[in-house]
Amino acid sequence: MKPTSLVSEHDKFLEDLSALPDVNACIDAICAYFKIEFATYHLAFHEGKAIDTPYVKTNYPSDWVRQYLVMNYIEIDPVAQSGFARALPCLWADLDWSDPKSGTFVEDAIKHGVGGAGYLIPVTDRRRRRAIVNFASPIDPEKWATKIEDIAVVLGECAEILHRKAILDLYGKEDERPALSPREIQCLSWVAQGKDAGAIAIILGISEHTVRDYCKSAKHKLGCATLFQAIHKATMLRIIDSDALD
Amino acid sequence: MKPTSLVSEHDKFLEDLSALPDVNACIDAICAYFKIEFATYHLAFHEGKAIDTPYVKTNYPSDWVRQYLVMNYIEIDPVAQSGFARALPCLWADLDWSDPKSGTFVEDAIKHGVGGAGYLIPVTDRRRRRAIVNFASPIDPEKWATKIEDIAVVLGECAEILHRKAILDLYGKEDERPALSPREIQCLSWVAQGKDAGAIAIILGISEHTVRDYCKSAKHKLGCATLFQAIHKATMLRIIDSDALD
DNA sequence: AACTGCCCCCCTCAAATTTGGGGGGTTGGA
DNA sequence: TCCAACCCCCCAAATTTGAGGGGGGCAGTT
Repeated sequence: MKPTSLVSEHDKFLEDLSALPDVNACIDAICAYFKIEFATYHLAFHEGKAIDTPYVKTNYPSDWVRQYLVMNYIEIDPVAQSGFARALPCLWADLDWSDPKSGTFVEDAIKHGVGGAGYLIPVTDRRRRRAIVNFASPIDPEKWATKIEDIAVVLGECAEILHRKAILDLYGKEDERPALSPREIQCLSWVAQGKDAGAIAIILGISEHTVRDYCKSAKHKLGCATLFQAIHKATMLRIIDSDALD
Repeated sequence: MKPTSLVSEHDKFLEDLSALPDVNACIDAICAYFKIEFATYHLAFHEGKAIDTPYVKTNYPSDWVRQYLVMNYIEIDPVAQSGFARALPCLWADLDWSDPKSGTFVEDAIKHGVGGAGYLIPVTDRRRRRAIVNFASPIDPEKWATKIEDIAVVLGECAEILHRKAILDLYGKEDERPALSPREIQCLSWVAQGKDAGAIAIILGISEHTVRDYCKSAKHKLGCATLFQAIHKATMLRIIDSDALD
């Protein structure tokens, strides 16, 4: 397998894709090009708002989108649940569907005509934003697997492009979200868990001074007057959370 | 007008409503009883999750629900925007529809067959959770206004019941969300804005000691080891935010 | 090859602030 | 009556803050 050659085979397409105006257009283009039924882009959060609104772009049929929302299926959908937790793409078939709740979810999906095979691509950018991109078709999982194998790398590129388009759509040209270093995020996260500098130093195996220094620089990067404000802001921006601890 | 007599007129209905198993059943029952086309319950946030998921229960048609989600209409829908900001119920007609964005939103709503008159009821509970309940019908706004006038109080009760059902659905019997006092929330919010105790004392017109005491008790109520952790937790639970400042 | 920026890591010191523990009190609602 | 919210105070110990000072390494640019 030569990923690079596979990509270059579709270079022209990716270029065209990047030129499209919005996420919806990209979704349609990808589906048409690869002859895939459904594609969805789903950004985990939409920071700083008082009202939770997922940023979702999809070409799934209305009935299913409505049902998914109203039934709060995101809570039990293994694709979404593990998609936002894992780092590497995978076939839906390779996920864990053993939970009985997944069963009712799948039944309902089939009832809505959207059962079948799928491919999940998690996206994480340098600013700790998380999204998932899903491709799905109502075809035989075996055939789907071989089809995907050939284009997995290109689909990965497509996912990146979708994400960039979404961020552009949401925040415009300049993306002001501060990029903290991994250590800064770790220290801030531990502080938010109620640990003091001494404890964090032991946990991370570094000096207490260094822990303080990371908190300081994180505070400055976030443009905050106090560390309290930095914790608040970083929490709202979802830069720190319990799984950033280690 | 005698609100109490109006309520008692529908006492039996409200009792039956409380006995229903879930939010969806309540929505259907309310619509049937009052001959209203559409009803929606929308909880602003769904705390502590890494993925933003609105808690929405509605009997709106699928096409419209999908469109609303995919177009991110929540951002421009005056009903949702002012609903989560205001405290008192009002007719949709009395909202501010002057923004040109509202125009395209309304057009699209009409295209989806859901234009018409509506009544918005904001819900805020003691634990600072916010929700909106909306009732809508494709009838003449004048007629709608007189119809609502008669049942406004009962609809308010219905909204309360819907909210209780939703909270029960989400968190089960015991609702562990800590209830901070208004002063505690204020102090915590100001701390999260980067103010120190001295500045907050001046802002709120109380002693510096008192500010500290509020932070202390808030920290204890939230079950946190440090104030940093309290700020983090309160931010995640959406107990503190910029409009809790005054 | 030099430079710049960032990440990573460590340290000092004095001043300011927070913490945890106590002690008061009033008021209004269940 | 009790409880919670609201308000005020003290103190010693611990901690954080702000301002400096170091160091090495890696990646991209000029």
